[in-house]
Amino acid sequence: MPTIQDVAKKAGVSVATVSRVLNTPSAVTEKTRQKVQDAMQELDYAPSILGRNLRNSESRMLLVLIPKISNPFYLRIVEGIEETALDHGYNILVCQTHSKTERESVYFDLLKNRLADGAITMDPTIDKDKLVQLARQFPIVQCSEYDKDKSLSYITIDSELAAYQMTKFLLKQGHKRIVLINSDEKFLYARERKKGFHRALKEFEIEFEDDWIYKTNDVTFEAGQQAMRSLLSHKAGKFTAVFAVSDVLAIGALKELNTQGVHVPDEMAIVGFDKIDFTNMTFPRLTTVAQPMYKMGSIAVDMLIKKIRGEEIEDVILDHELIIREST
Amino acid sequence: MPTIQDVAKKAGVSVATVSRVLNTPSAVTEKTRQKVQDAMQELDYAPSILGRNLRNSESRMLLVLIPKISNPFYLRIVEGIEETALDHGYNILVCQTHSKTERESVYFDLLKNRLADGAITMDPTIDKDKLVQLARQFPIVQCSEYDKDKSLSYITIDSELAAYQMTKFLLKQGHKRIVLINSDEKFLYARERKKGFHRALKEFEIEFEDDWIYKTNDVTFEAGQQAMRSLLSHKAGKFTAVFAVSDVLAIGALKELNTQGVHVPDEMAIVGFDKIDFTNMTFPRLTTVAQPMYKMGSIAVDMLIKKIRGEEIEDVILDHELIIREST
DNA sequence: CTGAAAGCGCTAACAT
DNA sequence: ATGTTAGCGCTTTCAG
Repeated sequence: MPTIQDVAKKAGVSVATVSRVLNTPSAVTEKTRQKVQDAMQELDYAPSILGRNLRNSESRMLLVLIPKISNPFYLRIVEGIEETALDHGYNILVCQTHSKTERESVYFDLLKNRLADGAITMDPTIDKDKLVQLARQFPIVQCSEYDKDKSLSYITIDSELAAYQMTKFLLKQGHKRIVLINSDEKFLYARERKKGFHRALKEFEIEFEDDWIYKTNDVTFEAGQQAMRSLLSHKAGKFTAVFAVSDVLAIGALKELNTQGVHVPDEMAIVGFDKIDFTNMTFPRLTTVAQPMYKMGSIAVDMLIKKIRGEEIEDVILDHELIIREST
Repeated sequence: MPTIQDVAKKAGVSVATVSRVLNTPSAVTEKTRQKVQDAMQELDYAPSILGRNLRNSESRMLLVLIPKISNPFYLRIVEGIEETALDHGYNILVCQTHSKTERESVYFDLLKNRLADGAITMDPTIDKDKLVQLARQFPIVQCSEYDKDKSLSYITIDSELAAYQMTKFLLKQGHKRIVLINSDEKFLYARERKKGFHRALKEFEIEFEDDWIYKTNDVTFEAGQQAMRSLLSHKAGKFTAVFAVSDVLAIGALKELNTQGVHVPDEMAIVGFDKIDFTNMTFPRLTTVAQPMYKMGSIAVDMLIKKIRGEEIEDVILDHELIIREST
C-alpha cells in the first residue's frame, strides 16, 4: 500500500504538498495539484486514516449503545444515526449492551481508548454516577432512554403524556378494564408510561389494582406472547383492552389472541407503542403511538457532533402521535 | 487523557516497560509490573488504540456490507458476526449498501484507508472483476450471497437444493399451480432458488409459464403485500400455493391474504425462506426454509480472520432445513 | 530485565 | 506556494 511519501516522491513534491491537495486544495497551484493527483491515481493511493487519526487525535467514530439490535425500534433509530453520521464524515460502532452493566462498561472504554469521539446511549443501565462522571470527560448524548440529570444531555419523547393519551383513547372507547403489559421498570420509559396510564385511569375514576400490570422480563415477541397467554388463563373475561408499552410485546400478545381465537378488536382491543414497521403487517393492524425514530437518531447525532466540537446543546423532546388502526 | 509517557514517568520506568506490561507482562519483573499497574490505576490510563493501530498497521476493525439492515435476515447474521468478532478482539463496521454500486465502492475504500482489516460482504452488487481484484489486495469473505469465482471465498447454503425441496414439498401436498414470488435476479440466490423451483416442477411434469413468477423490486413487507395484491387481482383462482424466496416477502403476502379473507392454508398455502424470528409470530405461522444465519455470520468471521492472518481457507456450504408449520 | 530510539502515516506550524 | 520538520501514542528492535 502506497503512503503519502510514495506519492510525494512520484510527484516530485514534499509530503506537505500532498497533504495540502488532500485537505486544503485551494492552497496549492493548479499545476502542482494536477501533478500530485496524477501520482495518486497512478499509485492507487488512499490516505491512511490510521495516520490521520493519530495526528488529529480523533477517530471520527461514534459509539452507539443499544440494548438489542433485534428490537426494530432501535434499528430505525440506528438508521437515522448512521445516515446523519455519514453526512458529517463519521462512522458508527453499533454495540449491543444486552442491558448488562459489564458490557456497557467495556464499550464505554472505547471512548477512553480514543476509538470513538463520542457516544449515543439508548440504554443507561449503568449507574447514574458513573454515567455523569463519564459525560464530564467525553461527549455523550442519551437517546430515547435517559437519566434525568442536568449534566446529561438527551433527546426523547414525552412517554408519560403519550401513554396518558393512549390510555384515555381506550377509555373513551368504553373500555373499563385495561391491562398494561409493561417491561422492566429499570427502564425510565416503563416507569413513565405506567405513570401516564395511571393518570388517565385516575381521571376517569377507574379503580386500579396492581395485578392489572403484567411485567415482562424481555422486550421480545415471545415475551409478549407469553404475557397474553398468562393473562388469558388467569384473568380471562376480566379485561377488554391491553396496552403494551412496546410494539414488539403487542405483536406477540396479538399473536396469542389470534391463536386462541379471541377476536380483535371486537372481543379485545390491543395497542402498542413505537410504530415499528411491522405494526402495519399484523392482522389486524396495530393501533400504536408513533415515535419519530429516524429523526430521533438523526438529531442525536447532530447534538453529539456539536458536543464534540465543544458547542453548547439543549435537550430535545420530540412530538409523538397516536396512530389509530384496526386493533381498537 | 494520560498517555503511555505519563504512566512511565509516574512509575519511574521507560515507556517500553509500560508497553511490556500491557502486551507481554511475563517479560517484566513482578515488582516493576506492580509499580506500573499502580501508576495506570492512579492516572486512569487506557492505551490509545489510535497509536497502537498506527504502529501495528492494523485497525482491528472488520467491514460488514449488507444491503439493508432492516431486513431481519441480515440482522441475525450480523449478530453472529458481532459476537464472534468481539471474541477475537475485533470491532465491526456495519454498512448498508442499499444494493448500490457507488455506496459499495465508498465502503470498500475503507479497506484502502486502513480503517478495516478485512470485509464480509453479503451484497456483491459490485462488478465481479472489481471484487476479484479487491480480494487480491484485501481479505474478503462473501457471506450468503456470492460470486462464483475460484479466487473468491464464500460461505452460504445450497439455495437451489433448498428451493427444490420446498417446491417438492408443496407438490407432494397436491398443489399443481404454484406461484414464485422472487426478488431481483441480480441476486444469485434469486436465480438459484428459481432454478430449484423449476427443477421440482419439471420432475413432477408440471408445465410452466413465465407469468407464474412475480418479480419484486424490493425485499420488504410492502413489496410482498403488493405482489400478492397484484396476483390476487390478476390470477385469482388460478393458483393454490405461493413460494416467496424470502420470509419478509412471504409475510407481506400473507398479510394481504388475511386482509382479503383468503384462508391460509385451506384456500392458499404459502411458504417463505430464511426462518427469521418473525415467521413464528404470523397468523398462521409460516412454513419456511431455515438458514443457520447466526452460524453463517460466526463462521464468516472465523474465515475472515484466518485470511487476515494469511492462512488458507476453504469455502463453506452450510445445511438448511425445511420448517413445516401451519401456513401449508 | 530494562531503556533508548526509531518509526508507523499523517498534519500543521514554521520557514523560505 | 512549497518545503522542512516535529510529533500524535504506541510497539519493537537493539544495546546494555
